[in-house]
Amino acid sequence: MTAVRAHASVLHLDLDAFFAAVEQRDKPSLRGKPVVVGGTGGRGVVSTASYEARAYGVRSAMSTREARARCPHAAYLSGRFEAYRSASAAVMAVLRDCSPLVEPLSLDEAFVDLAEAGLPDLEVPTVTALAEELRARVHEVTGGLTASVGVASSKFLAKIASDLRKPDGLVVVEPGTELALLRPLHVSVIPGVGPATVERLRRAGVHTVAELERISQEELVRLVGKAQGHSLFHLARAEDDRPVVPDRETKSVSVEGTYETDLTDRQQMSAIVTRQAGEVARRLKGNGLSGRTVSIKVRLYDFTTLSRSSTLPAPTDDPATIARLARTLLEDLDTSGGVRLLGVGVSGLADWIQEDLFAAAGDEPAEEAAQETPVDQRAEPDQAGARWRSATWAPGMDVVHAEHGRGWVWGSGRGVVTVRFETADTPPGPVRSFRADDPDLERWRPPEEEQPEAQ
DNA sequence: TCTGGGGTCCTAGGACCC
DNA sequence: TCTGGGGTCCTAGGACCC
Repeated sequence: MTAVRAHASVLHLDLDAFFAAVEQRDKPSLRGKPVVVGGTGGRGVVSTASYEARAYGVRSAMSTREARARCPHAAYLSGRFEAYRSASAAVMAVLRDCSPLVEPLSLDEAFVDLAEAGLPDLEVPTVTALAEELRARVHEVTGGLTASVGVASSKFLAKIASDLRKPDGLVVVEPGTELALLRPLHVSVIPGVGPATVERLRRAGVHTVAELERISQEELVRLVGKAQGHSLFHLARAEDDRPVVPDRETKSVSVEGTYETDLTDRQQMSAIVTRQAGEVARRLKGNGLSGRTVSIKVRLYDFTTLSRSSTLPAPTDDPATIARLARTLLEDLDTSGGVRLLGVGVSGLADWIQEDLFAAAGDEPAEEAAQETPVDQRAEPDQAGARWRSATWAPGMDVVHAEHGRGWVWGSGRGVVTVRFETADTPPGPVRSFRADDPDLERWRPPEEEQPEAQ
């Protein structure tokens, strides 16, 4: 389970000071000068500092305030993500040209499985030549960006190797030399070992990987927990057989914002959360996703961070549904004292809703689905989301407009929209289905005016 | 005016079911 | 009357990554 490949066939590529480098590429006057990309406001932090700025002690995640104190003459830029995305796409294309197994970790980092690259062999000279060629091609297609690359027999070692000769460097770890490379290094080089873990290990007298290797698995689990304990036990021995996985699925979509001054106005908070919910919904739809769990995040004036979530019976990508639930969750929190950050997210993502809907989108789509598996979800009156949970749901159905008049209107998410009017004390009205782009959908109204008032 | 934004993964407790 | 497990789902919080 923890075997290591016999060859150095995992490549990790990391673009150097990526955001800052793109800025220097596009604006020649910035070349050779300190450049800091990140939040430029009073509560901003540094995202990327160019190597010229790093010489002044500016680092990622440092507050921009502190960066300005250390390097007042740097150029402070808020970032142009379209340019970064485009440069990143060009780099990933180069990597995919080399091997079908490319796993991007972020805009500026990826693993490549060289075992699928069609090389004549995987000996060190061969993979070294390929790595140099990749670095040259990245430089070419990005108009001059440099990348640092590590090649080794596992993801773990490849990632560590790419860090060893930054910037613009290449390290190929000869199979069999992994432990010799690893043992003298500080435990903080291990991905997943952050400040909290470093401190726990330090108290146990562990600073280097060599010292980590002397701790028993039971002791490690006691120190840092089950999952991380087992992981560290193996990584300290350079044991890592994790595969390179392309196309990892998105698990959540969220939007958050930190405000220059703390928010105290509940109505303003409500408006912000509503806007954020709309943005989350837009991005869900844009990616063909929907999710069941809506979460909010609230960071108070003193930096304590609260989260609340609520899970719907069926996935949604509807802005009104997400917004209403988010506002309900917010209502239950004490925000007196001020709020510095608000956020909205959706998780429990389901791409299967598409197939379900289209499978059910034949002749009598949602009606059939509703009859098959009606679920009466009567929630406690004060429970988050109770207002639209307290009606009849069928899996795969979504709210398109809720609380229209005295009842509810139901609809399905992607491609086909199903609408029906019902109230707590009347039977459901007729079900009608529209294609999402059908203009008749917008014109559809609940038949409440035509119906006699039912009791 | 210390401390961004977008994510992933893990833990722990309670509800609920068998 | 007291005493059981395990598995899954949900929620809240925290560590970590780039």
